[in-house]
Amino acid sequence: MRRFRGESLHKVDVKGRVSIPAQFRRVLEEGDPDFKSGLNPSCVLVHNQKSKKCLEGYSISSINEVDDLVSRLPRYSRDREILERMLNAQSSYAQIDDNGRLVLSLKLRQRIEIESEAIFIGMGDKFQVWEPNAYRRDMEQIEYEFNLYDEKDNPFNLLQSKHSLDA
Amino acid sequence: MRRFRGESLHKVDVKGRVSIPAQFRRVLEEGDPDFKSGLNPSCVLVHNQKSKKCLEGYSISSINEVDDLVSRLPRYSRDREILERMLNAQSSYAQIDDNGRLVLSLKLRQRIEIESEAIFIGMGDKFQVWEPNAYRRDMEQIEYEFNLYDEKDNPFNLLQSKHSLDA
DNA sequence: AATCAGTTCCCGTATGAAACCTGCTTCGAT
DNA sequence: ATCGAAGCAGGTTTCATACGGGAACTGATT
Repeated sequence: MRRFRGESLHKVDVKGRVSIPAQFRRVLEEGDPDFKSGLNPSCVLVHNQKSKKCLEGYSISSINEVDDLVSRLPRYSRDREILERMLNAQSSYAQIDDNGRLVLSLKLRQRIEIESEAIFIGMGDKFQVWEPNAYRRDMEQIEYEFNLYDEKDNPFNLLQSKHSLDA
Repeated sequence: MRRFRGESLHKVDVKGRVSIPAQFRRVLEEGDPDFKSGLNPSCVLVHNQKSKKCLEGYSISSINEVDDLVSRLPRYSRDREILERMLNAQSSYAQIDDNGRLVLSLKLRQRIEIESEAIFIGMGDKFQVWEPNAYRRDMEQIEYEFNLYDEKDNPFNLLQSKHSLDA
């Protein structure tokens, strides 16, 4: 399965329409079971927490994986209620139009404080949408945090295959 | 199967009529085995506990799943009696009219203290109906609770595929 | 039979979103 | 450097939906 990769800057017009990076479309098409050549794929936009100033976009197959995990929790449990609120209530389907664009509603634009530009960030099985300056700041924060780790205790060290863990 | 997603605010008129979000109708149609194009799907409204100031709406297939789970409990057991009371007694069928609206009876409106507006909340396989301010308060509570979790003990950590749990 | 409350059906209308169309820019191949 | 295709962006039109008003129907009561 193809993955979302790279960063890409696009204009947002007065109606909130914005082009999805062309490479991302290919990933969305692959991940939409209902997609047929000639039609347009859809995706799901999640705007989790107010504190997080970005949207997260999922392909259909990718959000289904998440939903299936939630469905395994007991119905009516508090954990499940919280997750449904975070993932289902705070989200929406988005149809991609014939020109490869999606519409960010006014509400969504205000949420992430976007005016006339948006930057798309590939994150593997999902992508993020940021206001460009907010993204730059977030990336600086990430780099700062990363540099605080020492050699021994570093996220990269979590990248051990199961094989090498057993050894 | 499509899922209920997003939040949507609608007017409630003096007769108690309120539009169901257009996207929710598609989910109800998919979930109603008796639905045929041109007709209107129905749904089930549950008003569980007095303390919970919202209604929960299910598609037919979705409420069937819940009923099946209840049916697995021993007949005449106390647990089953309680659940039947919660889920069956405190609920009603609701027909959607030609304009995609349903009627909230006066009793239901009083129960959730709705006056002239209602907000619909997608919760995956069901949806909720709240008085808008009550919902805002509930959502603040959810976010507050969510922020109390630390990094290690967080509902999102329950979303691990079986594979990685085994490792 | 007459009244009344509650409900369903059938409209008209306004708003906002989706579809359509059309240029401009970028990029890759020749 | 030139050409063609694809990506991007913008404006206009069309249509679906939300929402309210009013007429017709129900059936319960006196």
